[in-house]
Amino acid sequence: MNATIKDIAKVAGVSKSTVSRVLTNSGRFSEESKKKVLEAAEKLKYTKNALARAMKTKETKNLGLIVYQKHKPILSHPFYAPVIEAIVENSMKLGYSIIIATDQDIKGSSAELLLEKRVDGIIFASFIDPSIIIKYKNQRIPLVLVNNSVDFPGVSYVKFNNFMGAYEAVTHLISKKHTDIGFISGPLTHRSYKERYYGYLSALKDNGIKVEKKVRVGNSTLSEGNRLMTQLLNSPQAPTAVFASNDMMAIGAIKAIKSNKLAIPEDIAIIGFDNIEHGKLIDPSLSTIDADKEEMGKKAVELLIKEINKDQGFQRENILPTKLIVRETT
Amino acid sequence: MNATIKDIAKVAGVSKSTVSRVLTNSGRFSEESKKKVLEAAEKLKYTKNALARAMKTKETKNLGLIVYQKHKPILSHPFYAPVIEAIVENSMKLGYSIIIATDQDIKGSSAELLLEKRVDGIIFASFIDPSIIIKYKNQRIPLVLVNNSVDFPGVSYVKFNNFMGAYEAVTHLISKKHTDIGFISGPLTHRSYKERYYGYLSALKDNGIKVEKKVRVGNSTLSEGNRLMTQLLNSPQAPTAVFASNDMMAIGAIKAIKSNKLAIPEDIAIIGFDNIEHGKLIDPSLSTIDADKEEMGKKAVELLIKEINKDQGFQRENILPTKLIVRETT
DNA sequence: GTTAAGATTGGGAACGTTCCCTTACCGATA
DNA sequence: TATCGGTAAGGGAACGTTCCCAATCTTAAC
Repeated sequence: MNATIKDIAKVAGVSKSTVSRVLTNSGRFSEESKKKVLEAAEKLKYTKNALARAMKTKETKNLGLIVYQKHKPILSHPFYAPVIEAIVENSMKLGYSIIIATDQDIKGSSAELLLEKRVDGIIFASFIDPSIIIKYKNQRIPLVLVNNSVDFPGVSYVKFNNFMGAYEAVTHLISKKHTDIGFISGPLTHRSYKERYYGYLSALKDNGIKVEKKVRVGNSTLSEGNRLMTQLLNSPQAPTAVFASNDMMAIGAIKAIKSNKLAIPEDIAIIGFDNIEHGKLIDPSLSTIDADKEEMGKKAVELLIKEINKDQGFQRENILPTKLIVRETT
Repeated sequence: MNATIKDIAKVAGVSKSTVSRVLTNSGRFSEESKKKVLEAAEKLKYTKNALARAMKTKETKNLGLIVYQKHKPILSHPFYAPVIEAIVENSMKLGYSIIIATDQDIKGSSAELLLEKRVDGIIFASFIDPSIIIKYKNQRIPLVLVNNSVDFPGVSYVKFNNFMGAYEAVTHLISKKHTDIGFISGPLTHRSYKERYYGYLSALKDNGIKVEKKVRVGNSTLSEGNRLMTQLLNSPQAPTAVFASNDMMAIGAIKAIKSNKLAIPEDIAIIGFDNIEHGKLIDPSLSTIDADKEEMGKKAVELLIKEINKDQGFQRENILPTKLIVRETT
């Protein structure tokens, strides 16, 4: 069906070794052989067989990308989507393709599937149980964590400086004369949120503000942000400002504030985290902490490929800086 | 390094044929052999080699997904992201993995790359030149178009009923007593937009409304929507209602209307198309035509797999219905 | 004219499977 | 006891490459 190197050899009147050399541009061969081989390849509409090549060389030039959270893919998640896009784009630029895996495959885990497909490395862009990491680290497959980290030596990751970002967000609120600041967050079992919580706490403490029970935790969705904000508004003393641990929750919170007929930022100021696209669109536009999602994706790919190439002495732990974005909600 | 079927054979004391039979659960083998093989596999931490298998069976169980527009990936595009998510999810459910390709790879086209990787089929989720389609159709690789179509026999596709959706949107505007209706659109070279344009025209005509020059065409971005709407507002007689050929442009248009201090929908009503997530978030929330993106992704995968399996007599052309969603902008 | 170095080429094993074909085995029937 | 049918298991080629090693051919130096 598909022409092979052997067919080319026959047409060009050389050996398949020579064809291979020409096609991979390795070893030595004469200009004449090159010409004959290239012509024959053209004539036969030859398409390289990456499978056969991978079989011999033991590298597929494919990278696995695991993206799901609670058995739901997060490809269209406003925070993850740009990260994933950057991962795909930068992989291709560096000569690797991405095989996406959620945990929806018929049998077994997605990581197992990727291992069978012999990917050269795996990027985990989902909340993941440390025990799984250790399992795959033992498989000696290069892997990198995105927007997450784990205390296990030799596991590369790239995440944001959640602590400092949160600290800066809350400090910004304080600079706007707020002293009564609430916190709405996704699950503190996720490291990012916990770090943001600590940043919130520290900023209050460093500014001599007593920490009160104005913290509400739930899952990290918009509707949950709405629900938690409503709770806060209905509590004895509602805060005058709120830091939400991500933009989706902040937007939910804004909805809650609006439906309570309170003015933003006059009655209640609000700031989020992540700087997702939606924040610019809504009215009032959302102040937030920018996290460079493209950079995160790019860095993740670079890290993984260094790992694959067994580069020495690169930085395994990558913590990207954040930036305060002031818009209309503060 | 990795254990092979041969290693298992040695440990289990059977031939590699028997191991293969047990592992693929094909042919006949005794319970005893099965037990020995499974135990050996467990002991050696055997992981199947999908490459070797694909090499023999000539199917990789991988599907290619091409997603870009004007050399930019569109993974995080608010319309395409949910489609892609559905594609990935449904592929995995049916036992296929997705290899994503943008045109960012170092050399050659993304489709060429996928062909080298021997994917079992390709999904094109981008605007694509018909000549390319024909080229790949000649390669006899199964392919399906998403949100697009081409007049070439045997090319499967799934798209929305753009004409009827647009017709319904404009009819809705007319039912709100509008007779002066503008149209803001992405490039009419893209089939979807052209069909939406025809739907707009037909609705006007069928309601006896004279078609005036209130059509503005540009690229399909938010900022372009803003720009085109501003143009329309500054023209001699601004329309009292606008149909935007996609939600992003509609949102841009809303920004323009707001910054001109006009009220929505009192001064100007607006309706979009696609029903992307953002439309619910903005204020006022956007009336639109719902297009079921999950269904589109699901259908695309089903179509492709039917094609791969050489199923007979399935519907190659799939046109999904749309639904009017009335929110605050109309 | 012989020799040797260096460039070019070819042969063939190997990568890890699948699957066709044969052989071995076992109990039953004639 | 010889033959048969049927099940179970093994041997080996093939999939399309890469790459080591050996063979051949040039060319130039002596």
